[in-house]
Amino acid sequence: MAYEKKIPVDLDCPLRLTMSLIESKWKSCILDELRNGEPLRPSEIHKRLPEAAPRVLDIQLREMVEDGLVEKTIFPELPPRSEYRITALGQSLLPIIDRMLSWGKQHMAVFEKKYGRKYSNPE
Amino acid sequence: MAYEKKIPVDLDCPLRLTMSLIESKWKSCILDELRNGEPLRPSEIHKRLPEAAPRVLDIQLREMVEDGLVEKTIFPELPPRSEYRITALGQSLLPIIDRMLSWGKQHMAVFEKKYGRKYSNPE
DNA sequence: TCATATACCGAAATATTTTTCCATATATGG
DNA sequence: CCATATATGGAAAAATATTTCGGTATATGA
Repeated sequence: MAYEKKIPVDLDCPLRLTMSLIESKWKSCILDELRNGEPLRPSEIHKRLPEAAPRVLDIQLREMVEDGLVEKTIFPELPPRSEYRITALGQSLLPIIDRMLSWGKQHMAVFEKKYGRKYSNPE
Repeated sequence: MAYEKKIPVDLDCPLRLTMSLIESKWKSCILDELRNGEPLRPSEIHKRLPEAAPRVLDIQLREMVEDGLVEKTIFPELPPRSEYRITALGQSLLPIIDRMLSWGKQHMAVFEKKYGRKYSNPE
């Protein structure tokens, strides 16, 4: 996030502005999960990103709502229900996400060789 | 960086792999400064990114060398001299940087209105 | 009755990143 | 002789981010 910090983000630097919106641990992944426009419940997002602690998703989703990347609908039901849906602003970031995704796929092998596999296929 | 941490980066997620290489505070800016292929001395990089503490540039440049995004030449002179130059791998990230740059320019006004100017043109 | 699922949030513990300060060695210019 | 510039890095402080744990409230189904 770009504010309420002791050391504020330099909003005049376009690069750092953009980075500040997506650099937190799971924000880019969340955008990717919401990419098709279908709204998802928090529990569903957690299912799709099982390594993310639910508390972090909660925090990062709230920040993304504040930044206008995602919008939230709360249904006044019990047990509680809510949904997050990507906004037009959020979608405008998808080309960036796409390029990062394809760069990552293309170069993954090199970095796995370099630094070792971390999670999947432990043998 | 993607290693030597208690909580390792998931190198199997292409998005998080790519992010891990550029998400530190000044890495994307450094790549942008080195984009044209001309080597720069650390002191020159610091002149172009005056808000970055030299110590951070030092650390982040070392990590970028480790990741193969940048290469370093040390000249055995006194006073010491060294140069950093972007590699082909580093250049392959420039399309991502470019998109972040243009996204940032395009949307800057909204975020300045939203969160207030932070550094330049204080009035 | 009891475990489960639901969304969310406070609080504290950890982990990570960035900042600040100091130190190295030596050439140059005042 | 002394300040300055140079590249780098140790160490500690400060800032920020993430993780973990527990608690709210209520419906559902075993």
